[in-house]
Amino acid sequence: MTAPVPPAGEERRRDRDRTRADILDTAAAEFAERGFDGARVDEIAARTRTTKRMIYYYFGGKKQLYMEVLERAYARIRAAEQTVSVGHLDPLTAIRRIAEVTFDHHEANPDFVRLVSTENIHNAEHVAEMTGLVRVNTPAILLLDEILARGREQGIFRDDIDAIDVHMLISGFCFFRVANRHTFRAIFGRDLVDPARREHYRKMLGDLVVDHLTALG
Amino acid sequence: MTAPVPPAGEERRRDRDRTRADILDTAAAEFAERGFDGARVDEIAARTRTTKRMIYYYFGGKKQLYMEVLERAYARIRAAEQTVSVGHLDPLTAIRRIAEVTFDHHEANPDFVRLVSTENIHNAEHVAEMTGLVRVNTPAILLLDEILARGREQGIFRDDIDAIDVHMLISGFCFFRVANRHTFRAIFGRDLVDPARREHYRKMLGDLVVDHLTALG
DNA sequence: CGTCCAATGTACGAACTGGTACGTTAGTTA
DNA sequence: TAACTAACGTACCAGTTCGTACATTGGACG
Repeated sequence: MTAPVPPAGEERRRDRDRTRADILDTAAAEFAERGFDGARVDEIAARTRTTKRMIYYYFGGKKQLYMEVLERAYARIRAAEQTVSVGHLDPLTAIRRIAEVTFDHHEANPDFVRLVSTENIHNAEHVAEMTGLVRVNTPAILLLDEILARGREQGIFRDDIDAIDVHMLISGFCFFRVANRHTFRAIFGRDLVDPARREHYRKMLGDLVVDHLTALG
Repeated sequence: MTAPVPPAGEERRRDRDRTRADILDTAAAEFAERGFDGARVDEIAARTRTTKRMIYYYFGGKKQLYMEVLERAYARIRAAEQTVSVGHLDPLTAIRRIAEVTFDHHEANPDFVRLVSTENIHNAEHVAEMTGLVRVNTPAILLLDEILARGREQGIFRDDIDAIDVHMLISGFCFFRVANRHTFRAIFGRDLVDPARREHYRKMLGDLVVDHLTALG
């Protein structure tokens, strides 16, 4: 009746949750590193504490494993966003804050960016099946929408740009900087993710959004 | 001595250039569609007028074929940019024009965008080997640099943003809109490439760049 | 302390995939 | 027209890769 009590400090030899999490973590790294087609099930298994058999036992196959990895990655990024409260801030500061949070999250989670890139190469066919993602992502849009409405009421924001457009603008900037840093560096000789330039781009994004929203439509 | 004269209207049965071009075109589509690891040499060959043997005869292997495809894709996009002359335009109009050209090219060449996404998943390891790309791409930066300099002389442009930053901003917007349209649509229900919204985003990009450059640094 | 099942490990196979060995032909040139 | 070479086609191979059949074991529970 009582839950099996694993000795503190030691790990249970057979632990469903632990094995699943181990596989998911490893698979996330492998899929992010090599994309869906480049990733190897055997390689994921080898990097794991367990064996390939367990991948099929718990997830069913490569595709399902990939989908769970992707779903978890989205859930995490949106959960991080949820922790920010900007309701008490004035619209300008609030928008800036949201831009900064998005900026920081992309920088801190390049694997997420790579997974999304991979998913787009596959025309988002897996994301399309994940109905829950829409619900998980709408809060971000609703929040932006509320801030934009307040700004427009105060007469400081233009009205020909909606919340989804602002989200696209912010995400696009952050995403490109991380996703395309390799080709950009190879071609233009500039590392967009160089820590020395981090503040410059963080400020640039905030300015960009504010300058545009407050300009005359 | 004279060049072999193919009968007008008919094609030579054996034609080095034609076969190479056929393979390159087909491979570009396949690599763009499925990425490097997802693309299949057999599939490329099957879509071609010729056979797999010719791929190895002319290109040596899958990787070299991919590199030639990528190099040609870059060469084409930059060549298109070269045709635009903005030297006679005032800085504001010139910047807008460049943004529009970039916007149009990304929209017209989604395969290029997909190839670059794929290349970034591979950490630009192939692009890094293609030394010629730097030379091909620098004119775009030089042009921007000249426009920015004129704008600053006239006192209408801020001076804390350089040509590479502006290029990143413009490319990022255009690239994200095309590259991430699938996940974006699945999650936010908006097709960023919907023709009905084309003018909106084209104008938004121009405004964005101008608003930011002309704002007080 | 015996039973039973979730959890795990080993070994293997069928299909795929990049690449090649070998033979053939079109077209040029002496 | 005979020889020669670039261009091409067929058949095949060796290594890889996803997935599974089968055997085993830890531990919960009566």
